[in-house]
Amino acid sequence: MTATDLTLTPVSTGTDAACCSSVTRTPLTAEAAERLAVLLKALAEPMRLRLLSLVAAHDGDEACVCDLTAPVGLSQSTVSHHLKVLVGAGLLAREKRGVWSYYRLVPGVLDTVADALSTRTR
Amino acid sequence: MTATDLTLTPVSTGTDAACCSSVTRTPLTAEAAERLAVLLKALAEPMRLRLLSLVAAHDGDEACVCDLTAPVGLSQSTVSHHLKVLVGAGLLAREKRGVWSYYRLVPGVLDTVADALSTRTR
DNA sequence: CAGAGGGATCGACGGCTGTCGATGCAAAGG
DNA sequence: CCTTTGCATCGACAGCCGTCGATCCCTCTG
Repeated sequence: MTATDLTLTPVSTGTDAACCSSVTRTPLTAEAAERLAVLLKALAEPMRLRLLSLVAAHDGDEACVCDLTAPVGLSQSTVSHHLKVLVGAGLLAREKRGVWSYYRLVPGVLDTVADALSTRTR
Repeated sequence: MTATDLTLTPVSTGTDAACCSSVTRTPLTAEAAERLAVLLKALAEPMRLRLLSLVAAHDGDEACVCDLTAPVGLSQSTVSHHLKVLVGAGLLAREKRGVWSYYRLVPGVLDTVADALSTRTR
């Protein structure tokens, strides 16, 4: 465990809509702010946004590390690290098949974050 | 200018919906990812989320620093710093009236971020 | 079984950032 | 004009984080 790891507090149930209350509806509690910030911290990194985007847009809605290294121009270890952060936040899911690790979006989590930020009533 | 400042690249037109393209629709360009990450970095901090939330929920939709210090339990200088980051990102607007600085949400920016993250078609 | 290849982990390093107390500054008020 | 008061800024410091090369692990293949 090196110093480069984020606090890997996995969002227990990725699709749990109760995870993040609305920012603008009512003042956030310290705990609610902490939970939402865990997700936002994972997202607040250009390379991680691009990786997330690449995974979402890839054929079959999944991608392995070897698909992602070249497009973002980072070393394999750095890509692996970013993916670990995204998995730890509950945004991506990893499935190992043979030698390859396939990553895919966890359904609903991005929308949960979007709903927490939106000022519109859904 | 100390090292504690984020890159204060103000989002030129706060309500410009063209600022942030969808993360999941198509692979983000490096530039688009950078722009969105500026906003997300400003948001990805529990105390800043709470400050944003307090401002949004305050009477008259605006608040001064003195209204915010006690609720979050931070020093005045730290609150001032966080507000500066939020203003720099284009999420809050500052208006000085007399001795007080009043902060309010910039309309539309949070929704722009929400739309960029959402996987739903609006 | 030995080798190859994909990927996770490690250790290191430089830069960033959240926090504070102290200080500066400008607008009211006596 | 001096004091108070609300805020911004400064300087410092500790902890966090993105990046890399090197290494290790595991799975498939010959």
